[in-house]
Amino acid sequence: MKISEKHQDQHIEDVKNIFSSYLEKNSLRKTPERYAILEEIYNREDHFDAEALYIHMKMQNYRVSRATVYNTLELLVSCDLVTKHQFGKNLAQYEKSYGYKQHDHLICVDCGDVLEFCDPRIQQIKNMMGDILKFKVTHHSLNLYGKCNGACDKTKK
Amino acid sequence: MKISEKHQDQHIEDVKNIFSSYLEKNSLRKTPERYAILEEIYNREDHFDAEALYIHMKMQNYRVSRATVYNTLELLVSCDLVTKHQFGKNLAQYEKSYGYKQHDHLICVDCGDVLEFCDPRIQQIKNMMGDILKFKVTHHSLNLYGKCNGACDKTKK
DNA sequence: TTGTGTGCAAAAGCTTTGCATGTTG
DNA sequence: CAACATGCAAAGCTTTTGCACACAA
Repeated sequence: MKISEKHQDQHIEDVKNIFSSYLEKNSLRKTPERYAILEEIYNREDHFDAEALYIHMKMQNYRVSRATVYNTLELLVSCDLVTKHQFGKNLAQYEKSYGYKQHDHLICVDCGDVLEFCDPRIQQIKNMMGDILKFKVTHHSLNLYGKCNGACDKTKK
Repeated sequence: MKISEKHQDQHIEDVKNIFSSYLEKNSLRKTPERYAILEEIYNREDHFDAEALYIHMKMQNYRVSRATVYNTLELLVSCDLVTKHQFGKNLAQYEKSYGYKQHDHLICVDCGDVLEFCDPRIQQIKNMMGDILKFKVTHHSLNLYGKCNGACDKTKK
């Protein structure tokens, strides 16, 4: 086993432990479906939508329903293991978020490709606006939209 | 007539002229429905969704269909007279955008209230990230989510 | 054992589409 | 008058809900 795989294993164990604590603390049940969905998400790369996750689990012959997928995604968002996005379309996109540093997104309006970037100024804006407007800012969403000029990987619909 | 009303009138004339130019330039027809929807939007304050706009026009006994409302909203977004938002829900929100300075939004997750704010740093981030990632950034969406601690106007659903 | 979670299918909610009709250029 | 826009209703898509059954605690 390669070191990178050991890291991966440790990583997923951490995540499962966090999820277990969350479930216990909220008196929720530890069902195999919930852990299967968590594992499926952490085995995926990039962004995905609920239907894609559901289809992929079905294709592996895992017996799961859309209702459970949506329900579990909501739980995972609540305990910060998954982040939910709306990239301008009427379709929620999700991504795993444990162990990744905070980042925002740059979306190509032509091909739908999503790039990530970090900028410390966004944190400053959050703090300042929270103070000024008397809000307790818990999270944010910053999406930049533009054209990649053919630099994107592919041309999606 | 008060001066503020004159301003308002001038304002809506500007907006209609912009829309007319846009329609001409794109060989689109100047239908009464399109202008009625534009006027309705510029008479409204704050943010609204497509259904609310449709209902409000119906209540005034204006004969218009949802299809036309959606179609026209898209045209108005294309010529920058209207801005479309997704405040975390699966329901598009719109607002008039001519003559208003660029701003972003702070949304209360409890009551749904929306506040607006401006910060020049967001423009800097757009410019810098566009350069670094070789994107031509055309627009953006920055939403801060948090709790108003009862300072919001009302507690919406 | 008890009540929460699940699967399934139907329903709900927003948006788009097809088609016949009306109207702009 | 020809092409495009409209109204209406139906269809499409994503997400939620209701209900009977399964299973975690």
